[in-house]
Amino acid sequence: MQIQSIKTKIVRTVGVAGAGTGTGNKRAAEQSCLSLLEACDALAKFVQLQARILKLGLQNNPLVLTKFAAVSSDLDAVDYASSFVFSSDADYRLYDAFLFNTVIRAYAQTGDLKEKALALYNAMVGYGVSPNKFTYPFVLKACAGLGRLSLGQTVHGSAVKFGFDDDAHVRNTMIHMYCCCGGGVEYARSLFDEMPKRDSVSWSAMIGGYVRLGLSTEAVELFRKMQIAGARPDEITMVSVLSACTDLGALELGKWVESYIEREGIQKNVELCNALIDMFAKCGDVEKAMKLFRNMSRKTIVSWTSVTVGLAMHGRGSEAVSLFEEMIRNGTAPDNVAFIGLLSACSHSGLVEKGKGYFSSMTKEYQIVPKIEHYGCMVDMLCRAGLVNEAMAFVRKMSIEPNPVILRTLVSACRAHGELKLGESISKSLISNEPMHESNYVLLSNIYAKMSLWEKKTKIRQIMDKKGMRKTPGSTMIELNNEIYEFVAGDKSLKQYKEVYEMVDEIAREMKRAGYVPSTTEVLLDIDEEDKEDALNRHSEKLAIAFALLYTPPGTPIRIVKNLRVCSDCHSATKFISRIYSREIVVRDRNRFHLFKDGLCSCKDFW
DNA sequence: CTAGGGTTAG
Repeated sequence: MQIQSIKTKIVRTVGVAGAGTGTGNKRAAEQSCLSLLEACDALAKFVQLQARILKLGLQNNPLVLTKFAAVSSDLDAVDYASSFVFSSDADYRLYDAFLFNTVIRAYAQTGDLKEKALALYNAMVGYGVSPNKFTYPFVLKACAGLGRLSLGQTVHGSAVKFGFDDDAHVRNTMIHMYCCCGGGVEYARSLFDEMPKRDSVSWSAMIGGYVRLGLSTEAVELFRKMQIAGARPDEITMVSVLSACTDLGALELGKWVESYIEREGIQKNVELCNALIDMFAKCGDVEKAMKLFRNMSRKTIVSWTSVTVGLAMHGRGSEAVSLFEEMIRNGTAPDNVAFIGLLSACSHSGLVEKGKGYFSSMTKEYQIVPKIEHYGCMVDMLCRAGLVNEAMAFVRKMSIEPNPVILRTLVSACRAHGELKLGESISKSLISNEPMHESNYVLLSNIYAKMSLWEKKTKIRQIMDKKGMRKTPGSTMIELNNEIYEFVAGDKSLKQYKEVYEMVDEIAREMKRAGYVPSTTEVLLDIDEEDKEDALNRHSEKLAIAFALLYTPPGTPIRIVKNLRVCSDCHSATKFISRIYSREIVVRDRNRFHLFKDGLCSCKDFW
C-alpha cells in the first residue's frame, strides 16, 4: 500500500542519485539524496542510506546531514549525523544553527540522551556557530531535564547576548528550566513577573513548576492570579492545577476545578481525565474516580493504573486486583508501573499469596525486570503480614542491593514483631550510611523504647540535636467554606483556638467515658514517643477533628489530610469519635486512606 | 526546526 509506493519512490530516487555521482554532478547528487531522505521518513530504515551518503561523498554536506537527522525519530540517524559533526575532518564552517538544532532537538526529546544535546550545544558554541531562537528552547529543555542550573544560566546569558531572551518560547522555557533546577524557582518567578505579556504556556510553566516542587499552595494561588489576570488556562494548565489539588488532598477545591473545566469548555483529553481520576481517588472519592474512569472513551495504561492505585489506597485490594485483570482482558499489557500499583494493592490488603503469584508472573510472563520498587512492595507485603524472617530471606535473595527504604521497612517490622536485635543492627548501619536522614534515628529510638533502653534512646535524641536535625512536625489539613486550614500539634495560631482546645478536652472526656484508653506505648514509623507523651491530645489530627465538629453541621462527613502516617493513638481515638459523634471521618494518611464509621476503620487496623 | 502536562514501593 502506502509503504510500497514509498519504496518505489525510493528506488526511483536512488537511481537518480546514482546517476548524479556517475556524471560527477554533486549538486544533482545532493538533491537526489535529499528527496531520498524525504521518502525515507515513513520507513525509518537508514542503513542503506548511510552507505549511499558515504558513497556519494555527502557525509559532510550540512543539508544532507540535517535532513538525515530530521526525518526520523530513529536515533541511529541522529547519532550518525552528530558523528560527522564531531569527526576530526569535520568542516564546521559548513554547519549552521539549523543542523545543530535538528540534532539537539532529537537528543533533548529522549529520556537519557540529554547530555548529548548539551554536548552538541557546547560544540556549536565552540565552532562559533551562533544559536538562533529555536536553539534555546531545545537546550534549556535539556538543562531542565538534567537539573543543570549553571549551564542553564550560561545559556540564558547567551540568549540575552543574541537578543532572544524576549522571545515568548525562549522565555517560557527559561521559566521551566529555572523551576526544574534546584534553587531556581524564585528566579523563575521573577522572570515570570517581569514578562510584559504572559500566555497560557507561561502560566502553566510556572504553576507546573510549583507543583513539581511540592509548592501546591503557591500553585493554587498563582492559578487564582491567572484568573484575575484574565488569562485563559488550557487543558495543560488544568492538569497542573489538579495535581496541586491532589497533593493537598483538597477535594472541595478539586471539585470546583472540575466544574470550572466544564464551565469553561476546556477540552477533556485523556491526560486531563487521568488527572481528574487521580485527584478524586487521592482526595478520597474513589467512587467518583471509578465513574469517570468508566465513562472514558479512550483509556491509557495511566488511566488503569491511576484507578488501581486509588483503590489500593482505600484498602480495596481485591477490587484493584479485579481491575488489573480486566485491564489485561481488555488487551492492555501491564507495564512496570501497573505492577507497582497492583503489588502495593496486595500489600495493603494482606493478599500475600496473590502478590507472590503476580510478582512471579510479572517476571516470567511479562518479562518485566523487577525494579527496586517492586521488591519494596514485596518486602512491605511480607512485613505487614508479620513474616519478618521471610522478608529478610527475600531481601538476601534480591538481585539488587536493598535501598534505605526497604531497610527501613524491615526495621519497623523488626520492632513490631520483636526482632529487636536485628532491627537495632540494621538501623545502625542505616544511620552510618545516611547520617542526616531523620527517620533512621526515629526508628532506632523507637526500638530502644521497645527494649526499655531509655538512656540509649535519650542519647539518640541528643545526637539529633547536635546535628541540628528536627523531626518533620505533624500537620493536618482541613477544608471549610473554601478555606484551607492547617493544624500543627499544639497550634494556637487559629483565631478560634480557645474553642478548639475546649472541644478537644470535651472529646477526651467523652471518649474516656466510652472506654478509650490513651496509648502512649505504641509508636508508629516517624513519630517520636516523647511528643506523644507531651501532647497526645494536642496532635494536629485531634485539633482538626475538634475544629470540624465545632464548625460543620452535625452528621456531615469530616475529611482531613495528614502529612505523616496516622499514629495509633489517633487511630483508636478517631474510631471512638466517629461513634460518639455519629460522623464519618475520612483521613488521608501519608500513604493511604482510613474511613472511620461507627467506631470502626476501613483499614481494619491493618496499615 | 521552538515552550508548559498524566500513573510509581515506605
